[in-house]
Amino acid sequence: MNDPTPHVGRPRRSSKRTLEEAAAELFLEQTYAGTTVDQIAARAGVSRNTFFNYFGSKSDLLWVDFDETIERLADELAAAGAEDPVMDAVRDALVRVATSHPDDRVPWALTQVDLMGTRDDLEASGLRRFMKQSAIVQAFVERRLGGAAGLVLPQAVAFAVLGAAAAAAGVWASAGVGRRPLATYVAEAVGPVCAGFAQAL
Amino acid sequence: MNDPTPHVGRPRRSSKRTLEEAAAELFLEQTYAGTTVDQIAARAGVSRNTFFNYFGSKSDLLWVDFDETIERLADELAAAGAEDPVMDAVRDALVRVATSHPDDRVPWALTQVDLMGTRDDLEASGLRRFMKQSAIVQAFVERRLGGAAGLVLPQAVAFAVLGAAAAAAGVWASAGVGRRPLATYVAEAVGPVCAGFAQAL
DNA sequence: CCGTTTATTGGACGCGGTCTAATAACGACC
DNA sequence: GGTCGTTATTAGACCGCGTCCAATAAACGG
Repeated sequence: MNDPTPHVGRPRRSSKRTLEEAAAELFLEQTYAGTTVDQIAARAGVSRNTFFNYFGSKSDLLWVDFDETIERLADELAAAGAEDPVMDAVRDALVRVATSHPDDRVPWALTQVDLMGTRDDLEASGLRRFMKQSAIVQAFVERRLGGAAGLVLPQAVAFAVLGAAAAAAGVWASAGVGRRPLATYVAEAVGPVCAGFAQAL
Repeated sequence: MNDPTPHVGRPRRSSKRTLEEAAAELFLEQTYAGTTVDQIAARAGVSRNTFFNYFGSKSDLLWVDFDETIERLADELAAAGAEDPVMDAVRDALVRVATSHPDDRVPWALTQVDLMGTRDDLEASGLRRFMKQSAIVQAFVERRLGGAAGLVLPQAVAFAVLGAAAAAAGVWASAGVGRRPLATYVAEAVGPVCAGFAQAL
């Protein structure tokens, strides 16, 4: 898909990982809200503008581990067998996505919630991701149900199911080292929602 | 609770309503993202700082009509009869809250979503409200369930139920003039979620 | 050595939001 | 009327995020 070496043009001096690590150190020292983009860039030995070449916004740093995982949802839904009931397909896709997430990668977004200051940016960036995935689930349900747009249920399914999944992720993240795998939390939370909608459809 | 006339100190020169109306005009002319706080304050004949005396942030303007409604959720939950099943109480409380919302008051947050520019601020402010109400629902469910029974479900109930309600509100808002009452959308969306969790509890 | 391509950089700008100190408009009290 | 306490408004400065643009640096192939 993308070559590791561009072969042309000036080589990159920095990398996403470098900036992530610099940010991680500063977040531990000063919390997320307490560190500026300038500080992150400075510690990474790079200009402030270069930071924005690698990350679209400061809050993207909160989701570095999670973004790759949630991007898989569309693929898992697309891979669902057409013979499965809709809600089963949605639930299984979410559980598979959760299974694919490495157990030791807990995004800052879910750990620094309780620490001071994070809330504003966190909630901004969080809902953006929520809405993006929600559109995918909604489209999937609408296609499977063959219904016209503007109906309540597909949108409700998307919001409710992802809400339950988000709750699961939050509990998983705050459960500490002794936590069970993320997928078990997700299954527990998403299962009842899907069962309820399966009855209603 | 609060006297209409403070009786003491300098009288207010402006009011929330004045600023709301100034903002509404500008939003129609320039969209939400295209208007600055300075412009709103200027049109209301008031200083920029005064705007922040009435609204905590620019994005609060997106929810002027909705904030009063969703603040009622805690009261409705508190008024729930102790003999009702938990999920019934949650669902009925949400439907009652939706019923209390005036039919002609559609918040900017739900109408200007599709218009250009709004998304960032909108999503930021939206999740803040979502989280606030979610904490209320979660506490209610935890109290009813007697606490320490696996932390996942109460949080999942809160997120899923409010997600469904948010979906209902979004569909209601975009349904145009011929829409049914908000409460019917909410009941349709929230019902299956509550039924599913009622089975699981 | 010369173009091309890409990464990096500095500088400026706009905007939202916070803070502080000063001032203005009221009622109450003497 | 004058003074005090209270509250609203205001100007001013400040910070940080995010965007934009023009300039430069580092690689490549010719």
